[in-house]
Amino acid sequence: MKYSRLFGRTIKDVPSDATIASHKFLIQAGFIRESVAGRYFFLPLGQKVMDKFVKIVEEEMAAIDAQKMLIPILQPIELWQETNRDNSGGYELMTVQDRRGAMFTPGGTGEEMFTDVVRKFQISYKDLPIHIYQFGYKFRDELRSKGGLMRTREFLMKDSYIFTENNEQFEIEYKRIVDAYVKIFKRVGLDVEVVPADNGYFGGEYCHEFIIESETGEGKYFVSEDGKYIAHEDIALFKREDVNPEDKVVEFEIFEQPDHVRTMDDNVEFYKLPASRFLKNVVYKNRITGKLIIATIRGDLQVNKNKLEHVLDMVGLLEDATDEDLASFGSKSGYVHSWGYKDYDHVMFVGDTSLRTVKNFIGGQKEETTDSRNVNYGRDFEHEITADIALAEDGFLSEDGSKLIGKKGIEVGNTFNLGYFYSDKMKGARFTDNNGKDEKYYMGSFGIGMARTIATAIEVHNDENGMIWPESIAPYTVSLISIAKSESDESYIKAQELYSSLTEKGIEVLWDDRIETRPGEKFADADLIGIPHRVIVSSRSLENGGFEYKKRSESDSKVISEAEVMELLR
RNA sequence: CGGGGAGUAGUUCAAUUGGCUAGAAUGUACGCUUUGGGAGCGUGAGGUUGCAGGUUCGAGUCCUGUCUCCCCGACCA
Repeated sequence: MKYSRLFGRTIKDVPSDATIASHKFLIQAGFIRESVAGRYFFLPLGQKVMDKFVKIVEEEMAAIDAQKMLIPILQPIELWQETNRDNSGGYELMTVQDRRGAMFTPGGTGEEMFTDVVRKFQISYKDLPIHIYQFGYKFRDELRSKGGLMRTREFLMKDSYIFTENNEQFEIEYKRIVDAYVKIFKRVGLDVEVVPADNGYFGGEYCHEFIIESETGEGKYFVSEDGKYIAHEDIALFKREDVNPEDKVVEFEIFEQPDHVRTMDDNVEFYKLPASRFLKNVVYKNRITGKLIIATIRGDLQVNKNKLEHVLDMVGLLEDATDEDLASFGSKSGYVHSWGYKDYDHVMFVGDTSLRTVKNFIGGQKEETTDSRNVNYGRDFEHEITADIALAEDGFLSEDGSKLIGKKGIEVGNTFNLGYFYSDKMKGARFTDNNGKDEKYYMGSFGIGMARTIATAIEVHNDENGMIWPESIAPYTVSLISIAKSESDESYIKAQELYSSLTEKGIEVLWDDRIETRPGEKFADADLIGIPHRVIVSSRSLENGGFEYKKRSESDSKVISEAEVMELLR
């Protein structure tokens, strides 16, 4: 490709809202351009990268016997009603209606569609496992897109679905796919961590997120110091140690408390005791049923809403309670009790297991000027549900006692063990087993965010001058720069010859053939675009015996012959 | 959806208490000069100041409404 003919040039000024490296450089170098918020054009250079990444994914998918296909973009809403996902927390689901009144969703994900296509066939156990996938545009009605390609409202995803006989067969397939994913990311220069995570409204048994550690990441996860435990923040387990095992359990009492003691900080300050000695209540509301949930937890811990939702089987349904909600059972912010409210059917309690680690809590029944102390869980109050509903934090201990280290990362892919979630709900999602009986599929779904992965590769591989593409997904292999005054200059002709012979060999070259552009600008552009190999042809290089060669990632250059160039890039 | 900020040339930004023909840089077109790290000079094109009302002799500037975008949070394969 001659740079002079390329659509999508580099620009000097980049929109000031581009804060992260990948966003800034991809725009500046002419790989992408924003259409409206969260929707991007892929320009020719960006598309080249995408094409190469797609090819890598295809290769690795083929290697594990996955078959590529394509589903319609608009999915009938009836399918989503079948699995009850049309309103189960699928906040980002968009809908469109055609002239006949039929409702569709531009697919945010494809479980229903893929299950639907499979049930259109007579499937025998001999046909299993089935692994089918697509590269499909995903539409998510994100309230807020951000970070360039990191979080967009529509994006290309590789999504896979497997249909297996049973859990045993599933596990074998699952492992093959996890291994393939690790390989895929490795091939684009990314070391991925496979992190157990929350399966949200996808349902099913367990899932993993594929995370690249990065400061720009949105996802938080924990790794134990001994390296034996790793988990996403949403589900991370930790050890709750006894806070005051030496203390004697004493009698419950209600006592006067100055009314300036309101918050947890006030408590710590006033009583000169650690936050862990106090009771904390956090109130949530089920946004469908209106049920209010009071989560009771040790004062030093935070409630993990994801865990709570799973405990209550209200995935995606909880939101913060409002002042009106608190008033509905005669309470107010800062004065929610840890027990009682028996007259209110719409109120329920859930306790964290940490409640058992403290003797003689303070709190739990705060009125304007009184509170209670020496409160003991199990003696003075006890909830119907006691479960792990707490958020892990940096420095907490894993269950086997190793310190947890919090890390930030970018989620580039995920794998879900869906179990029978979809085959239970979708009528006819059955195969015939070896006894001739109908059986449900044991399913899984697997995704890779294509554009996000590309952006992540840049987050990991860049310097102050621009991007540094891994060779596997670089838009071109070689950046050829000719420094010439006219097309009849020797340097221009030599560049032309080299361009032809490299191209003939199938090596992709981006030749900066511009005559009127000064060398400095060409170098700056080449750095920005980040093609891994650079060859310069100029009168100076020719005097020195050939072509000046340099890697994008290195600062030293050397002059080599055409034969050596061909050898290096072969 | 809550809090904050911003909409002026392709882009980045100016425009004083409401006051002259809305400016500059950069980019772009043309000409000259120049050719190893975003050079220099000159000439030109490029604007319904997001949109709709209102106040005023006069509105980019003040008021009302509305739309869009950005940041923080909430939400979130």
